[in-house]
Amino acid sequence: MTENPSHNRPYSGVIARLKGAGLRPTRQRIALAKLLFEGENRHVTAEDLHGEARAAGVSVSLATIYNSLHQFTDAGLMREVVVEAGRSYFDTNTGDHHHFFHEDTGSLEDIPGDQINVSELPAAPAGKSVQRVDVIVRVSA
Amino acid sequence: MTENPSHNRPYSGVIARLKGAGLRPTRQRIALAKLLFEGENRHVTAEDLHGEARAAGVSVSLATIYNSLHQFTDAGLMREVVVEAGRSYFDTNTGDHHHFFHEDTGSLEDIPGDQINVSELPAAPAGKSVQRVDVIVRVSA
DNA sequence: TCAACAGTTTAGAATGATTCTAGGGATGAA
DNA sequence: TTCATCCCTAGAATCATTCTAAACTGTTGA
Repeated sequence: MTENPSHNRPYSGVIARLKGAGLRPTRQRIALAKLLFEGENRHVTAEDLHGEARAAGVSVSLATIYNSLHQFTDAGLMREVVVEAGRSYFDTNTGDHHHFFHEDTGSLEDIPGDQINVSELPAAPAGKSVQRVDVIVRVSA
Repeated sequence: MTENPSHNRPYSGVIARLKGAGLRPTRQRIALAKLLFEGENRHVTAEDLHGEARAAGVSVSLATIYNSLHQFTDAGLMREVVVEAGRSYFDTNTGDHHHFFHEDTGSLEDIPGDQINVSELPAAPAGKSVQRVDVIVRVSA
């Protein structure tokens, strides 16, 4: 079996990842994690992911999509990006980077961290610490 | 009458401002513009402003609050700041600046434009132009 | 001054995303 | 296998926001 390509042992990496995050590897979480973490980094909404799961033949309720997305985010496996009131994107790229937001299509595009430099940041207000700095470059035609 | 302080001729500046923006100076818009533009710069939600209007004895429907906020924003009198899914803030400061977002209280604080420097910004994707660059510094205790 | 049109406001319904609820199901330790 | 615990689910509920249709107001021109 050692010659099997990855699609023949589809669960290994994802299960380890879930366990490492302290999340029980349930059928639903495994399926969603596969969709999210195997392959390229992506930006998805809850509805997007719900549709993909259905398309992949996996039956998952929307409530579970929301739960999982938040659990993955809390566990540091993804992060939430807010660019438009009323809709949240979840980003599988947790590394140092920022975003272009295409106002006409509503889509996000990564900007690698080394392509943006934020300097002269003022100190956090007393007693507070900086959790994250988000840079959103809004573009349109 | 030339000695009257501004609270005795409360409408002059605000009416000119509305007319200049191509907006008919109606009773509601005048009242909201007074709350928003007289005094310090502020960050308000639609609900905030609705509450303030009521407290000031002005009867304005929530729909009109939303309409006005969007009209003021479209006219360049304010701008919208999105930091949390599900809630929009409107900012009366249209100048060059960014924001601290206090994750524990849900409030915004201005960072003057000269206290942040964003450099090495990549070019906008082909055919697109940059509308705005937002920097949000998320802080918490 | 006043009619009359266009722009505004409004209450309430509708929408859309997200969260909650309660009950049945799956998981993992022993 | 057992059982306590954690999960999942359908559907209801919630929240911010937008829409609708009808009533109202500001402005303009006679």
